Amino acid sequence: MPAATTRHSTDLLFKALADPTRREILALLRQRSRSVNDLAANFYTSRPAISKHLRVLREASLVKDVTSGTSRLCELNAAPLARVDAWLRDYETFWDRSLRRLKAHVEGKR
Amino acid sequence: MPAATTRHSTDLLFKALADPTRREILALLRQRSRSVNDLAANFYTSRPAISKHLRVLREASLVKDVTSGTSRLCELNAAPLARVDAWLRDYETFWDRSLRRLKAHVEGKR
DNA sequence: CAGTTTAGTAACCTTCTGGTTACCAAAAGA
DNA sequence: TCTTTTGGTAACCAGAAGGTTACTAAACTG
Repeated sequence: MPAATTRHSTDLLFKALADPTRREILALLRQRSRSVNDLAANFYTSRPAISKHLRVLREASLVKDVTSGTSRLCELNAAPLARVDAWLRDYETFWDRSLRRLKAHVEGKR
Repeated sequence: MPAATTRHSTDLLFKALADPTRREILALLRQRSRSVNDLAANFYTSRPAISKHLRVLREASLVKDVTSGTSRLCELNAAPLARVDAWLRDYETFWDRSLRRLKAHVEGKR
């Protein structure tokens, strides 16, 4: 897998997560797979707008469509989030350090 | 801390992370604190563009300015990333499951 | 085989984003 | 104090993003 591809898909991933509506869609799909109408019913925006959000999420491979027997459903695919987790790991020591410093500050200790 | 505020700052956070240039800035600041010119020298874009990115990062509290003795420097503040980590935790079980399924698939086991 | 439901797409509009150049303010140094 | 360095902001522009309505294509259902 070339670096450029990885870079690109990482961009798609972070872009997809940038919108609150899309994060909300993911949260809804965490509970259970849902039809597009089902998803749209949870928002004030129109169904085509949700369709567009779903396209972005599919491009980031965060959502996939499954034809479960009779109806087509949107299903959460959380696997790409492991890449966000990996990205975060490079910063973990820093925020740990920050928190420790904050804790020390709050407790009035040096 | 009201939920609305949290929601808002989470939006700022994910928005800030959505741009690859900004993520690159964070990576540079992980090595050491840097002046704005120092940061800008690492990109093909102009310094004002970097200034704008820095504003977004400051609004998300990911970067803070410190006047270290003689010069002002941009410093990484990774603490907000803990919120991304917390957000991810709600999905962890899902991608673990996905990976386990993928692993099983690759190994050709049921 | 109609008719209804479901969902994607086209066309369009407005706002946001990221970039530029030009300008300005403040701090550092001579 | 004058000059240079540093970096923020204003004004502007092109393209992307997110929303809408209208249309279209499948696929169930009666």
